[in-house]
Amino acid sequence: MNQLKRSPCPIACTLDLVGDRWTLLVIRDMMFFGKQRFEEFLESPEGISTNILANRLKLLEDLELIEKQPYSNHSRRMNYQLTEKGKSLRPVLKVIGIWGLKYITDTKVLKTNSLDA
Amino acid sequence: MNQLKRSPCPIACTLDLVGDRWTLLVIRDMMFFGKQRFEEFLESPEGISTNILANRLKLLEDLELIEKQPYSNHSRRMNYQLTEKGKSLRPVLKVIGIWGLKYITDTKVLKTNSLDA
DNA sequence: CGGGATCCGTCTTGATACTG
DNA sequence: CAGTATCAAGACGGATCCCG
Repeated sequence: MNQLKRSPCPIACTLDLVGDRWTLLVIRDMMFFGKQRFEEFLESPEGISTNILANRLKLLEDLELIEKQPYSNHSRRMNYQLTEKGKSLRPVLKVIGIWGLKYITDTKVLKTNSLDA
Repeated sequence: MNQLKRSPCPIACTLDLVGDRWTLLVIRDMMFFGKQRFEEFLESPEGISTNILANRLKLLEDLELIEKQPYSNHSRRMNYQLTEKGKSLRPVLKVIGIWGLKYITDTKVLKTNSLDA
């Protein structure tokens, strides 16, 4: 997402797409906490702001990692859901979480089974 | 590194430490390409600039993910090496690289065995 | 020459207020 | 509720300088 000078390195390219401060947290919210709506993401303790959230949701949609659907035909409520491609990031988030649990004190899994397969 | 409002989430905390545009690339250079000197990091195709590199090296030292030693007693040449804690990030970089290889076209491992255990 | 530090202009990010 | 507009703060890129 950040337009590094491109190299073919898969690590650099992946970080280029999702390696910023917020993107993976949005995916975490969807993947481990089942969040699907704009407001739910805003409630996370890290405190993403509305414009950043809107921007990241759009980027994730462009990357086809998430899909947006109207919640019903009556309201403006939107539903964001991970695509299969998005779900494929689970091992990435999982290993990041495992590292944090081991090397950063006072971290803990917030919800039972959050880091389960 | 970026002072998110703290949550105990291990994913958020880990991203807080190394989840920026450059930090993991420096670690990649050390881990997979064996780079150890300031100038070597500068040569990577992503093109980090000197002030950013100096900043990240210092942050990584503060986090005890790398160690800095004088190359010899005669010169100013410095040697940066991963600590055990730093090396523990290998699974993280590896899974990120594997994801990139699978989901981003035109990425490839740049050096034989780069993603090996 | 290698390893930075510093300054400065630009681009990106983010907090807040506001809108449909 | 789900965003957009605005504007300030911060991150970054590049040049330059500095020091051993």
